[in-house]
Amino acid sequence: MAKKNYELTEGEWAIIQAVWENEPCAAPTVQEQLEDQKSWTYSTVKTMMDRMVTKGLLKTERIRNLILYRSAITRIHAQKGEIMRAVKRAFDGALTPMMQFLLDNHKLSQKQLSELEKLIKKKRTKGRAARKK
Amino acid sequence: MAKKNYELTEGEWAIIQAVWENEPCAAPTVQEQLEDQKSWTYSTVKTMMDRMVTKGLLKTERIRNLILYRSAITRIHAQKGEIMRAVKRAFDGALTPMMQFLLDNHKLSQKQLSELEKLIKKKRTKGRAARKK
DNA sequence: TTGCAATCTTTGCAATTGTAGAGTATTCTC
DNA sequence: GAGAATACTCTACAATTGCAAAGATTGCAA
Repeated sequence: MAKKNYELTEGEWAIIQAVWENEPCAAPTVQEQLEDQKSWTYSTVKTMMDRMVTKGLLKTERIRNLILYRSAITRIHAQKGEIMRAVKRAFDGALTPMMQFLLDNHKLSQKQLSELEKLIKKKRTKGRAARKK
Repeated sequence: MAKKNYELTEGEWAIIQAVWENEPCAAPTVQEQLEDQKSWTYSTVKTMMDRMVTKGLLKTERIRNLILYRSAITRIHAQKGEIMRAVKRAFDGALTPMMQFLLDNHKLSQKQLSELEKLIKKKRTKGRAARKK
């Protein structure tokens, strides 16, 4: 079970998010939900969804003459992929420099900063024995 | 001077990195430098570089019959673009959730954690009046 | 001046991505 | 059971990206 590194395109992100929100859902549903953001026709959405099935991003199940889609990867998975992509390309694969960059280049509010600090502290103390894969 | 959000492709990243390292440099130089990583022929590299000029990622200057390339955007710029891309797609544009995700989902060493903590602390105290650009 | 080496230019192709029209099948409704 | 509605299938097309061969230039060296 190779955990591939998925790199979704813009359009794929839009669609898979709609799918996550409606989980077992038909193509028209997705199209309707995206209608405001993107103004894609049904055809467009359906085509993309089918391509995503081929790529293993979605999977289907046919019920009579209706096709239900659900996601084949979790949001976490996809987010990880997106981040790995950035890290790999722009930071030579190294995570800490990327974090550092984030801290340096984006003005975070005091609140955000202290929130992060808290998180880190928790990680540090708790981290010790936790080796959950 | 609109600060566009550049989204480089895999190939473009490879090339612009080589350019950054050799700054005013000719296409053959870049090709040679990339030879190990990618095994692109000269043609390929040159084509890509020229396309990047069209897109405003590189710029050129002709000296007699030699064409010198240099980058048109800084590394910082490009990194920012790459990150924005990830944040926009996968985290709905919100930075802190992304950071949180990073902390949660990647096992950072104790050292890395404390390093980050230090950085944040510095940010917090120093941040106050600094509104540099 | 002839020829070779280095460089550039032109052209092209296949895969992916965004986009959709047009036609087909199934089902509901009167 | 005929038309309307719903959902699906098939086909296509332009732009971008990764890739490169073949031809045109230019400049140096013998």
